[in-house]
Amino acid sequence: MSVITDRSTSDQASPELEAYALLRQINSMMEMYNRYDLRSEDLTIPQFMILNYATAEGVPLSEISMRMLCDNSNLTGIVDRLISKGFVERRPDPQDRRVSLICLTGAGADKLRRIKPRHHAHVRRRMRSLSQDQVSELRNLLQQLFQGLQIPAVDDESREA
Amino acid sequence: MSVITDRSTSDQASPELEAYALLRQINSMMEMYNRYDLRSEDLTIPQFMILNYATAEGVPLSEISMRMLCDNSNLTGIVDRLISKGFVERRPDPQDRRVSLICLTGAGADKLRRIKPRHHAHVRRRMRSLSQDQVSELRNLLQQLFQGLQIPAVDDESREA
DNA sequence: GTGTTATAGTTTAAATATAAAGGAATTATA
DNA sequence: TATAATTCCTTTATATTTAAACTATAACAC
Repeated sequence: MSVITDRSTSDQASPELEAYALLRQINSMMEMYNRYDLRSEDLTIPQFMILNYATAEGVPLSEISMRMLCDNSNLTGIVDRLISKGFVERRPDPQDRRVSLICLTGAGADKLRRIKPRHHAHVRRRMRSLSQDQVSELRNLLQQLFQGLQIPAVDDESREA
Repeated sequence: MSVITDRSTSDQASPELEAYALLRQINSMMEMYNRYDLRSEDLTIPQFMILNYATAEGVPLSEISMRMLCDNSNLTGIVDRLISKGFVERRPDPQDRRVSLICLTGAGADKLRRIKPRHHAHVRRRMRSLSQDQVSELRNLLQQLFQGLQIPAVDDESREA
């Protein structure tokens, strides 16, 4: 292998790296659009996500953080801001006094009812460059990739260290 | 359409939304792994990204921020930290005195040489749940989606407001 | 029961991201 | 050339993220 092709080998050019680079870029662009959409509603992306996971009956904070793939400590401040805006409440769980339940208020439910359908329509519209079949195919591939990521594949680690 | 299916319609369940949710989750997982990998090298993800874009001759900060799909103001502090670690330098552009060139130092190049191949190997390994053909297919779909996102599709906006 | 361990949530400090404003230098235009 | 508009970068304030330490509660072992 020549010196010239060597560079491109170590640098980029594998389908895996290209796919991953694209995935990151798409995620960035979608976040930019989402942020812009939510801005007029005075909500940030993580605030909107918590609203989506909260229910009137209340959901444990750690359940939300698990679904959002983040740490509990992230959510404390975000929930504080949502409380100050009147969209959620904190209630202690009578079953387990360590747990605090995040409860969607009436105002929060109203807000969500207004924003969510539009958000979903936006997401669908922004993927219109793919046909229905292509979207399904993409979903299937991402599903498979996601499942494969669940098990960190501890083997082969030594081969590369 | 019944009330019961109505909920799932407005809530989730379209291939587009499922695909986007998976894309976000995959991105999160990959970031977690990348962060963990870089931790032992005392680098954060954005620091590593800047190192990858910097060259010995120097690259304008705004060129890096454009490629990273972020604002210039993000990079000021990150570059400061990379400078204090000795991996890059700021040099004024003689052609345009507004521009500050981000230059990779010898130490930065060494660091990169050591980390980058391993990082790429990790990314490839983490996508092993897909076959070579599937990876290529995924890359093509993401490529098409990414290109479609470039043009924000201003039309049809009114139809959903 | 007592000690150990695990879990739920918060707090803190450091790093990053966003939005807005500002300073310096360049470019466009009259 | 004088002025306006633009570009490049930094600074500021606020929000978020990460990692680590900490409190309170629960579960478990003996």
